[in-house]
Amino acid sequence: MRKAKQPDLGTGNKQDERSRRTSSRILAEARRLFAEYGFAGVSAEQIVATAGVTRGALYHHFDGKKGLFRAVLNQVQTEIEERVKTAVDLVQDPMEMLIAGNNEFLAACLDPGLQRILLTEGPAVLGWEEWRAVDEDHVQGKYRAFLAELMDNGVLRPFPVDALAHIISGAANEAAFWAARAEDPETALAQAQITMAEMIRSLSP
Amino acid sequence: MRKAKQPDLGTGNKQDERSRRTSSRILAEARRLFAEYGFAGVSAEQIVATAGVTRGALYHHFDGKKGLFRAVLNQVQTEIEERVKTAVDLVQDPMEMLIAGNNEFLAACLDPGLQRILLTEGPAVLGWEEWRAVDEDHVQGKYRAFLAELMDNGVLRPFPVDALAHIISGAANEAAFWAARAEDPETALAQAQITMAEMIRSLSP
DNA sequence: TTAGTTACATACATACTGTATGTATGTCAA
DNA sequence: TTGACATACATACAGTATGTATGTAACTAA
Repeated sequence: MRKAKQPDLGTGNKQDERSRRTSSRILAEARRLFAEYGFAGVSAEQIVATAGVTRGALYHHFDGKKGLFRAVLNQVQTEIEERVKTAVDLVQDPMEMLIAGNNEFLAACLDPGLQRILLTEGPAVLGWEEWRAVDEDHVQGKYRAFLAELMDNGVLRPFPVDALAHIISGAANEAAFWAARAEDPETALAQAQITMAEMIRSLSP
Repeated sequence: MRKAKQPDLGTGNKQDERSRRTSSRILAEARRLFAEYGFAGVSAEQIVATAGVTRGALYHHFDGKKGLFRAVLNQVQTEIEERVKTAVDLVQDPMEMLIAGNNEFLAACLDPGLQRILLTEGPAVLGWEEWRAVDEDHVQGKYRAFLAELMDNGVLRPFPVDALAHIISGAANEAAFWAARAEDPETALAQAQITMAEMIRSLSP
């Protein structure tokens, strides 16, 4: 596994260039294959083969197959984090920010591959605790803080903030699963968004 | 795998007796070990060894390791179904039935082992679709029908019933995860129950 | 009593993971 | 510029897992 003393970024270094290309190609193929076949459904060999290298490269850059999955999950989470952040920043009203963020999350999770990596395989491969910890670093942490703020400001009635945060995010996760499998995902998505929005609004004082 | 023409139940038959004992011991050990280590964390060999047989018996009675997991999941689901049913039958008011069922489900899922099998491993091992199908047969199906009835009777405002069913059950699933890991699971459970109850009540017209 | 079935055990082929080791290439200081 | 060291992989190997094919003893039914 890579354990460089220097961050090895940005330098025109020839080895670093090669490193980044190789590891990002492995990461990209892993994401594709995990999304389609799941963690247990692809072998490390398949991943590196499509990336044009051998398993030696995988073990050099990542902490085994599981470490590779972790990296993929982090990439997915980062993308979602940015999408949600962008959507939230477009509105001003606090309650509407909550709803906009939720809507965007649901829309992002309509992609079955992303959904599988993030919601289905994630908890099983890493264990719920570690999965939640990753989520906490990306969206859940800020989300919880925002909920607390809204309660302080009287935008939401007082609730146990941890409980409420998990309840809402769990609702969104499952709604995303359902919508993605529905006959008409776009319509289902809209229904999920509207229903959740109404539920969230009904939490105001 | 067992494919008896006759249901092979109840008869004082000596072979059936042996069969049932063996398969139920395998099932019991599988449940214990899956609950503690997860599907990928135990080998079929470990399971049958603690059950005092060999893998031959497993493949005779179940459709491989995955089939064994399916059987375990069905057992767990059946137990939950009964618990929820019992709790719901204790109350009369429709809205309170909904809440009592939800409360009981949350309480049942406080057990980390049950939770792991049902909520973490289930979707990953069987895939979300098959997992949902199993759930549908046990609780989700009746739950959805009940929700629809409540809407017809004006106990709940009109919502897209599929969306709402998934939203609520997803919320409950994640709330159960959280409560089970909380410093004080009993307190967390109570908070989850109260919060969800308030959310559900706020869906009335 | 014997023919057939059931309930397993055993043996084997295959696949996957992780680790240890080899090697070519790149880097850097004297 | 050269030689020592580091990096980025590839290769080889050992251990473990799964599924399947086949063997066998016990049981059942005609």
